[in-house]
Amino acid sequence: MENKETQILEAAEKMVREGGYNAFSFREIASAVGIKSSSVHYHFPTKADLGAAVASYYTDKFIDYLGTPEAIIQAGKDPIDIYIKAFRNGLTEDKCMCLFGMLGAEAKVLPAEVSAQTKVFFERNIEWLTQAYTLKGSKKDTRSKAIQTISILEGAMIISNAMNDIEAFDKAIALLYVD
Amino acid sequence: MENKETQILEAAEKMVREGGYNAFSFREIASAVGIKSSSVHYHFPTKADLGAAVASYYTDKFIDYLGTPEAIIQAGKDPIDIYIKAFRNGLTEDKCMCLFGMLGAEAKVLPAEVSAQTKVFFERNIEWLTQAYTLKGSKKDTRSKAIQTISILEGAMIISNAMNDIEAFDKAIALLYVD
DNA sequence: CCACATCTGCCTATCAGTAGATAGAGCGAA
DNA sequence: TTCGCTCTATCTACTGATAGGCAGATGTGG
Repeated sequence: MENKETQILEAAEKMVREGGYNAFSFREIASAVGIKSSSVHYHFPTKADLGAAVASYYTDKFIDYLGTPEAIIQAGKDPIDIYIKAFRNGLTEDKCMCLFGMLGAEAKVLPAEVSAQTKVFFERNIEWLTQAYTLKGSKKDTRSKAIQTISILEGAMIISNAMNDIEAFDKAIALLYVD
Repeated sequence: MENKETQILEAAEKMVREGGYNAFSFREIASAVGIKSSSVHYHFPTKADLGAAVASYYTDKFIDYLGTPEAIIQAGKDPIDIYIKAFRNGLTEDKCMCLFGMLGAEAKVLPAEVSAQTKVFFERNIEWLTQAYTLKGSKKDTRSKAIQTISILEGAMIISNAMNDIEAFDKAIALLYVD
């Protein structure tokens, strides 16, 4: 089994993706991983620490899962398509929001460390997508295209989550396949 | 001054739009409108009641503000443009999320009445947009276009809120002006 | 190899603060 | 007097956080 620290991060990630930063407690996480809340504090002294750790854990995991745009193109695949599928996977497999769809919406009331990590996630994703569009041969405004892509994916997730209807996600992202 | 019930709804709306359903309390609302928390319970017995009331209050207010697509067209304006500007206004004037961008994300942990109202909001908005696209002369798949429009607007709001950058919103929605 | 010390990770117990919710009294207007 | 609205006072449950103890692993000097 993974170590406790990772278990804590995974449990927290799930809870935040379901209900946001205010929808998890040290006690819930503790009972989810089979320890006491004081032990969770041992690994992550404050809630803000844990929140920021979950955020950076998720960011790294997501970017690692994607791989680099170059590598994807070299493998003969379309990085934008891979990116879209990564989002769709999160929705269908974990059956909940992207962590940063949640945290982005809550940004105004998050501890500074957590909202800072939220910015980092989007900045890194925009960079990734910008590079992908550039490598695909888009001539101009690749950064705007990147922002549009991530916006529509996050928005599609919200609609689909709210309506409890995955079809809505697919209808929403159809725009990304028009060139 | 408005009556207390409306003041409560307005205060709750603001707090939910800033931090979500779990980020407001009866005490906070009470002190915002200058009464005691037990008096808030008098108007809205449970938190779920209040949440659902805020949701339906906001939905009505938003749809009323828009007017009907027919009326807009008859006034020589573009209903999609009006719709986009209504969203943008919410972001720039109130400086926070669309209420249902928040609630949609949190849907999984909301009381049943509240998540039901969340569905209603999106259903009504999709209907409005579908009608708008139909009236504008789109031949097919107007419902998908409607879902795409609302998705990109909600997504753009999240990005812009997370990055604390209104320009990101405008870049994200540029896609809606391409035909 | 042994004795002592330190470190790691968890525990129990407890804190002050806040959550949503309720009972019952007061008070002004109709 | 009754109704509408607000109050005080209180309840139980839960929040994040801290203090201090304890068992087992690890490490170090003799």
